[in-house]
Amino acid sequence: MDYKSTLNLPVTSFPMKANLTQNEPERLKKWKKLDIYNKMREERKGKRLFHLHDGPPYANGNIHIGHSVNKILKDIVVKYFFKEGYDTPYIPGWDCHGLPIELQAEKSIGKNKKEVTKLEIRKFCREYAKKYVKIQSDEFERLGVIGDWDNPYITMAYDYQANIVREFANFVKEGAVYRSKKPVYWCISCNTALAEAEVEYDDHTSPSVYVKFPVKSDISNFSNSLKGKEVSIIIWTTTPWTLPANRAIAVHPDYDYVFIETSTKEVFIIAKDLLEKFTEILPEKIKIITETKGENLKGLLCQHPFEDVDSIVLTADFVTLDTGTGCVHIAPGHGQEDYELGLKHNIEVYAPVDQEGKFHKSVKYFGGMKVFSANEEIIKKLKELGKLIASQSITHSYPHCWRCKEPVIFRAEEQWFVSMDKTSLRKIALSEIDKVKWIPSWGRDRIYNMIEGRPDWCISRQRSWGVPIIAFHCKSCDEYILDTKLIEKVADLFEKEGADIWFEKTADFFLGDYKCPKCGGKDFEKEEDILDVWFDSGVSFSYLKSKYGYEHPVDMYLEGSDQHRGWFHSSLLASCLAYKRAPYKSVLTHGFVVDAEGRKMSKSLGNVISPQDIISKYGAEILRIWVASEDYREDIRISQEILERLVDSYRRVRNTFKYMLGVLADFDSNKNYISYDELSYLDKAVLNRLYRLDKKVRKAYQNYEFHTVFHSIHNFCVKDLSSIYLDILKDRMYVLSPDDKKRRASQTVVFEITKTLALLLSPILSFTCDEVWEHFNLNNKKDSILLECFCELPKFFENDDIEKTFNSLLLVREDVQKALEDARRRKIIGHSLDAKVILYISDEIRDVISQYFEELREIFILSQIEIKFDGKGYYKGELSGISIDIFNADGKKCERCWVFDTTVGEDSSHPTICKRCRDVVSG
RNA sequence: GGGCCUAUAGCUCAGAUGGUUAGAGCGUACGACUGAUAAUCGUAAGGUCGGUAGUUCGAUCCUACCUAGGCCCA
Repeated sequence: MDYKSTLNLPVTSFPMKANLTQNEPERLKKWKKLDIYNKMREERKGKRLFHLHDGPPYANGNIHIGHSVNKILKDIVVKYFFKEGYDTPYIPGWDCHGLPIELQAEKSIGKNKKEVTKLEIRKFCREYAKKYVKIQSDEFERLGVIGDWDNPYITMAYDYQANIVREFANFVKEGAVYRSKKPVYWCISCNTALAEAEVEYDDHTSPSVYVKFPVKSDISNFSNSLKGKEVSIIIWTTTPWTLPANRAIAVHPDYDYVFIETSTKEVFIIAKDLLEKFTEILPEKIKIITETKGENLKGLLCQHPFEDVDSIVLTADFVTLDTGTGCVHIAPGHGQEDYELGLKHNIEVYAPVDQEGKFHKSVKYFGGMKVFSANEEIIKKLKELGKLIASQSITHSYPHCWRCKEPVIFRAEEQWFVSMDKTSLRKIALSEIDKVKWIPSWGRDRIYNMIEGRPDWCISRQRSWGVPIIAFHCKSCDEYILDTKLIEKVADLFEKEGADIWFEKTADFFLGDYKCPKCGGKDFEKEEDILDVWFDSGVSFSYLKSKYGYEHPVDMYLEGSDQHRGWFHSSLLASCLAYKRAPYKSVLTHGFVVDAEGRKMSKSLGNVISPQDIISKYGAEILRIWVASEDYREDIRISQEILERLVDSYRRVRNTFKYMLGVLADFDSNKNYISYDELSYLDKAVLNRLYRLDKKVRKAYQNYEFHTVFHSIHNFCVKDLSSIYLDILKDRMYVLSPDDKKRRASQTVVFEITKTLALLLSPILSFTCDEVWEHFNLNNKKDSILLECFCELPKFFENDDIEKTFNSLLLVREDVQKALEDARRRKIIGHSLDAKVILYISDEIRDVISQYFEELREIFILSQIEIKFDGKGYYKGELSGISIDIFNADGKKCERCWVFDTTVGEDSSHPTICKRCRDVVSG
């Protein structure tokens, strides 16, 4: 007789092989057909809201691995909150304006930039951004991210542009916007401002000059021998043309500075550590008079070498000792550090250079000259005036324009700023920071320090692809008009026509018969600068509020840790300025993706791994597991090995599901569910474990510790299920008659486990859990697992006594397994069912064992077991009070259940099976 | 150079107000099974907890410095 056919072996159509790369697109189609996002919203209509505000990625290029981390984390958070019963709208967004796209436009249009109108560029940019919004949208959806992909927010949408302008009006209303000079990179041959990204470094030969700045202040207190002598601070520079704009000299407060006397009785002040180098260029012998710390030089006034102004000595930490004299020439109009130092000390930002690089007429000696050719003239003049110590030539790395390859200059231009302090913006922002929950908590310190130390926000850019700053310039009195009513009027226009209209029409179109409030003039020109793109995305909260009904503040922003300087920062400022509060209640940050060695990904290192490759090789599910298994708060590593390990983990989880679904093939929870009281100790022990797992996992989700979620569940699958419970269960599952209560009891437990695990994992393994759900026999099932809630397990599943005894029992089991392995080595047995075990135990373990006594043979997966309280076995367990003897099992092996039993052969009509099987088979 | 952060087995993660042999899973090796089978089970080997110095009776956990790396500035 074929006894195998009389067994209840697991049956399921759930395939072992996932075939993710092919099946994922099918499942995405299913979700799309279900209109899953809107279904989810309907499902939770009227429930508590959880607003995760998507930070807009830049609509340029395909998505990379960092995007995947970000969007998958958001998706997990959103799906988790949904599972906890929240209504979870998720509106994806894109950032569309800005330099990178504009540069693409210039590159593609190809013509000389001067011949292309702003409107042409803007048209190209719009098309370009639109194209990548679509591409990225598809790529994000492919990751299994559920959101309102049909209604995203796009910063170049007309109504979004209008929103930007309205928020700008709010800034103006608050009185925070002002105009001031600030140095920017400037190409004097292209006649344009350059962004940092447009500057490339290349070798350039510059003059290198040492210049005297005679000290005017009384410094006799440093040394008596200084009396009556001409004392000069010596500066070194490679840009003599910036000397007319010199307004200060910087020294390092902690460095030592020496006063040296030359043979001509002149005294020079320079940094002590650079003295040796300096004396090499001096022909004459020198002697040191005295020395002092830079700190003590602070405040000294010097005479400008040829202008009729003073130059004040300041201290600055950026002064170094690698070249020069340790005394740095400061021209706030022509250098970044110079500018910032000047701001701190209220020094004029003077940049007497026009757009073509010519000195203003007003500049003494050099008016009208081009700056680079003026270098030579300036050196000549210095020499003539006796202010030059030495002049050499130096080849160094210098910024060049990437378009025309000419050297660029740093030049102060009028810019628009948002003040950090005039309206207490800094103060409000800092106090709001402490009301926000920063995850991880150090995010608070990071952004706090940034806000605390940052200069005013420069919001203007001399560019085409963006939203214009709505201001007008009165030609007759040079006044700049910022009028909130006018700005709001323009916003209304933008809402209908888009911001292009600003560039299509002249000022009078917007102004009508507006008169300059200062001089009554009627001749205006439009401001041509556009807003910093951080302004665009920074005001997204207000757009989401008005268009999608988002709360303000929203529940969460979730981005990479670079956004403390970026979006978190600009959003905080925008919200605090206009609404006096932070735009978010919590901010979660993740780290950056790095390779196996912890190095960042870069083309030059050749260690880039793309999400597209992972998806086509393994499937998006593996990418999702990867995101969930790593601790994203730090750098997130990825490598081929990591991916392969994850594929292994995935298989294990999948197989566990497959097996459980197979076990449940003939289980109907309506008819066959066994009540808790009727379960065996083993069954209860596993439900207790399940309950604890559920609690732990839910807690981990709550703390956004997804790696704990995944690791815990994986561990549960491997240990509690595969190697313990499911292995033990085989005997009763296969052998007993289908309706045997003991069998149904265990199926009940497997049913609870399958349901719980599928739901718990579904925010992460959405594809696979949905597939499990389809194969799972449950009443009132929703169309997709994504529409379900977490299930609440009954409290009585948790049982501390059982937890304790079961843990002890497992320790005994380990000892038995070690003994069996020892017997296996000695060729006494192969399978554990070949064995009969005599277990010698002490009294302390007696109580533990007694609870499980009925099931002990099965729990240890043996044919026979005997417990003895006296004597000692051959094998000594690690647990104290345990020893074990292993023998060949008594009787013969039952052909049906494979357990050795003395009853095999008793019945001549079934001579090869045991009594237990005989009873089942003959009904 | 500054702000913030990280460094525990080949991989991913645990861990302890500082206190006896630092844990798990994966992977690896060896073995078992062939009724979870491109599966499953068992056993075992892997770590001077990045380095140095200090505080302490005692440090992987605290402090300082160093090294390597990440993000943001300069």
